[in-house]
Amino acid sequence: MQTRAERFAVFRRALKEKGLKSTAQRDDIARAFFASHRHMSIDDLYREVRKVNPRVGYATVYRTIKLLKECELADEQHFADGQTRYENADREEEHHDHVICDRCGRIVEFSDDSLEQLQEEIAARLGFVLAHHRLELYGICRECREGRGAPAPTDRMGRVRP
Amino acid sequence: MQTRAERFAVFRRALKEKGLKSTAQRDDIARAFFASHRHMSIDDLYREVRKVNPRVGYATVYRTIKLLKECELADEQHFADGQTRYENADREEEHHDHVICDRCGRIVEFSDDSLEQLQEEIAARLGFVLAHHRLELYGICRECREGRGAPAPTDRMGRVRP
DNA sequence: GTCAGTGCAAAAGATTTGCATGCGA
DNA sequence: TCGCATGCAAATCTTTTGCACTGAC
Repeated sequence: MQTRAERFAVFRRALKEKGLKSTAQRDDIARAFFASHRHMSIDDLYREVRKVNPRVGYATVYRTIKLLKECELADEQHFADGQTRYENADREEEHHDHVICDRCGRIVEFSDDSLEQLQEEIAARLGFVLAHHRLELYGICRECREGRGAPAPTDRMGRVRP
Repeated sequence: MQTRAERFAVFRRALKEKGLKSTAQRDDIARAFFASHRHMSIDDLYREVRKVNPRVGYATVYRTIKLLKECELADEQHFADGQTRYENADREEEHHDHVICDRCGRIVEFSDDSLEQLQEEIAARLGFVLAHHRLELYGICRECREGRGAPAPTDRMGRVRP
């Protein structure tokens, strides 16, 4: 498990290797991203960064998250609601998948070796060599079933925000 | 396996039940959708329908695909490239998942009972009652590995179109 | 000093919506 | 006839881009 500081160092090093510059904006955005809860939308990240540095533009957030993706420090996720979200990637950490509550939007991560293995087998049977995959399970979480689920936070479109 | 005619009948019936009208546009869009190869984008569908009925607007395609989703005749898919696509849903047909070739964009469908069962177990362990799920495997298909893969068709954005 | 990086605004792409008109029941 | 459905255009949202200016190296 990488620490925030380690990730930040990876980012700085990657910039240097690519001949790109370190700037206050990039640093602030990367730091906000590394410090974040998982599964942030661009808008979440923009708001977080603005708290620290109100001089950051929306475009720079997009440009920087693209850099973070290239450095494999951010993973882009397209969940069923169509919203694009990003999460901290960690090369040392095991791959994981998501279970998402249809009612409250809660996202729980899990990983399961026999599942991974089964997927490899299925792909091989179809003639594919697997590079990566995405699995999302959708259902109702225990809290919601028992009627004590917190009301789901929604964005201006009324969509659930995890 | 439902035939096109059966799906069309389901659609007609659903409209009637909801107190909605059958119109030439809705019929043409539904027919084009049912007749289609799988995984159409809105734009694909729009172009198909225009071949038959050039008097159909983009908005109506969006409005009608939304109806088809409500009738569970269309499934919305958000693949990793971010493009929204729709496929024919069939309640009588087994649920299936996708393997997607990273190189040529080919999409192969499969279904596997032990996989489904394993997912149920994992979800239950986490306190979820599963409603549905999405699994996409990404890798390189045999044809591409052996260097005889067809060049992938791409849209105006340069994205692979399955 | 140079040139990549930035903010802003504008553009571009995807989807939705308001409204006057059309047409199915 | 009465409303729902439609086409169009305009509005919204998301993401990208052009450009003049700023700041890292």
